[in-house]
Amino acid sequence: MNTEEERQAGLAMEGDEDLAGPPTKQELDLNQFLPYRLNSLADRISQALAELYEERYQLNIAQWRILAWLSHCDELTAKKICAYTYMDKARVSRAIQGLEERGLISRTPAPEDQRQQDLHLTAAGRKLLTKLIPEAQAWEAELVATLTAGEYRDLLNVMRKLERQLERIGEKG
Amino acid sequence: MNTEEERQAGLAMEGDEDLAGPPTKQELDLNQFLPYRLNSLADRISQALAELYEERYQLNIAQWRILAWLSHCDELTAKKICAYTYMDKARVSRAIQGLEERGLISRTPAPEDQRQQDLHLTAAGRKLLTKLIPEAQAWEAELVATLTAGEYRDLLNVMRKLERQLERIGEKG
DNA sequence: GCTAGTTAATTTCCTGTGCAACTAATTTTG
DNA sequence: CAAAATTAGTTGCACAGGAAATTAACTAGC
Repeated sequence: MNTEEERQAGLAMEGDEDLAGPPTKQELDLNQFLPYRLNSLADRISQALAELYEERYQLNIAQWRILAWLSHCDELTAKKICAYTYMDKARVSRAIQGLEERGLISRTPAPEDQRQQDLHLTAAGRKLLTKLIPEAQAWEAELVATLTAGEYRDLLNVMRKLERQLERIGEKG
Repeated sequence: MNTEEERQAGLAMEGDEDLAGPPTKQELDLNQFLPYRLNSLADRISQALAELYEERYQLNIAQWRILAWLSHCDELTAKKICAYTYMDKARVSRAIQGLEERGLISRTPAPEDQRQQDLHLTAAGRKLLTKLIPEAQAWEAELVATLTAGEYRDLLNVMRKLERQLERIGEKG
């Protein structure tokens, strides 16, 4: 009922006029502005997917990311997770806390350095991922269903380029 | 000093082995998982750019988006902004409040419907954008500097596809 | 071996934002 | 035309998350 209007409003304006090239006047078409478009799209994807693990598994995004990394690496510390995911360490700390309380991961002080703690999936955590991961992959598959294999590959490549460039910019500015 | 380690940690693991195709085992490589990669990239871009207008113009993202839309459309209501940007109406409401207090926009009750209010840039708002927009565009230009024209165009096309698919998924699930 | 500095992780404080309840204006229905 | 339903925008509340202070474990310098 309420979706109708918003649906078409989404990208309705800005039909086709001045298709390419950034405007030079003192106006900015956000729909042609990559940072905005990218963020808007990513937010919507992230939020839609978040419902999958929020509603059905009571996991927030940070927790889900940590679980996914653990499924992949099997031994991590909070520090490493911060570095890999670019998440704030406070956020990571709280996510870990929640996961441990629910018995999905275990943490034991690292033998070589008592400050850090080794993180591991528990049996329960592994079991949960056994259900969750295929669902997430199915959801992704549906999302990219309209892309050709080439488009998908190119997309990842371009994203990698942007990531690298982002670091280059960060070094200077 | 501190960047060194994190820099290379970013995508260091997962070098080249099993380059393509999603894994079928019970593990998930987040670096191959589009929703994660996209969100991570978009977040970093957004946050980096946010500093541009936070530090130098005291604008948060919501405010900046509204200004940009106003530079483009010149007459809007909060409702429309919500529809265009997918932002929550409370967020939009507060952003508008801040912009008005700073004299960057004006709002007048719409003659045909007293509930809604027409939003306009003030002279001050327009002046601020005169400085800000070129900076934002320059920043974007630097970000995409390593992309070819074709890659840039394809990227936007693929994003449009994803947006449309996202709506299709949303209708069902 | 003790002091100063560093580092991993936690905690505190505070801001921004989503949700839901609300207000006020408008439209619809009977 | 009055009552009910809808709609634009605001506000209260709770919570997530970032910055900075804090704690605890380690390292370096003397």
